[in-house]
Amino acid sequence: MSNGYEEHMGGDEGKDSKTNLIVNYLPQSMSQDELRSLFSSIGEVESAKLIRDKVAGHSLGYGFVNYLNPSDADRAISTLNGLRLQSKTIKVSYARPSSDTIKDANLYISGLPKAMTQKDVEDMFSRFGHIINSRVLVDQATGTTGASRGVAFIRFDKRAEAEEAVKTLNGQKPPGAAEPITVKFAANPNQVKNTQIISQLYHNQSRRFGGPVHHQAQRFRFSPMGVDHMSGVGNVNVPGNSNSGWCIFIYNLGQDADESILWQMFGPFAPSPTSR
DNA sequence: ATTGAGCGT
Repeated sequence: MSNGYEEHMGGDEGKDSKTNLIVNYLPQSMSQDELRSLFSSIGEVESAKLIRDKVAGHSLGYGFVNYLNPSDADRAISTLNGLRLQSKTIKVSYARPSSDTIKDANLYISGLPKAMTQKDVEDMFSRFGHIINSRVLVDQATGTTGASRGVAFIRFDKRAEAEEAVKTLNGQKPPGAAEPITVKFAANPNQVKNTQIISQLYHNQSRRFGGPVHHQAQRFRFSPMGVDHMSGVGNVNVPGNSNSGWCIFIYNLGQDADESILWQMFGPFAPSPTSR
């Protein structure tokens, strides 16, 4: 019944808005204890939380750190933001109160003229709201000098801002451009990976059976035959399952992880193909 | 053409 909008915090609701931080772009290997330890070097930490995949348990590369003292939070931003850790550069900023209105505000833009710079793209989108960050993908990792791939990401402050940008700019041609651009909400990394897994399996099945495979049949036929072809993708550790060294999931994102599993397989107990 | 997994039981 609760919709998350009810106020129940009394008079000082913004209290941890000055102590609570969000830390992005953490190295994959960093644990919650290491996160706490790093930020404890600044001051006393009230809580530290590493966000993990709900099913597989691996780090999602970001977390929250709440200090006792607002001045420590401030110093953590000035001293730890931009810190390089194992080829990553972490970002430290104030967290906002969790709210649906700030989620899913990340856009994927394709078909951009190659001449458009990051600033050009931001200038095109900034009228819809506050841009948190943006990135134009380049061909090689030649830094900002590489040729644009005509693909960019823009994260807005609020989802409603991103929605307006999609409605207004999707299918439109930038000034002087020959082709229209595509503006849509970005897929999260799991969806991207699942798409790759599924198309890989589909490819394998198609080759094996000599033609396109119906989705139902494809799902049915996955199992052990495809494992060797998937071995590079999986190797997910499942907490609580001591028997299997590995596990492969295919699941949809953006919803409850428990309800969105399309298919899963545990190594030693992979089901046999039903017939035979 | 989906990034450096950006809002948490």
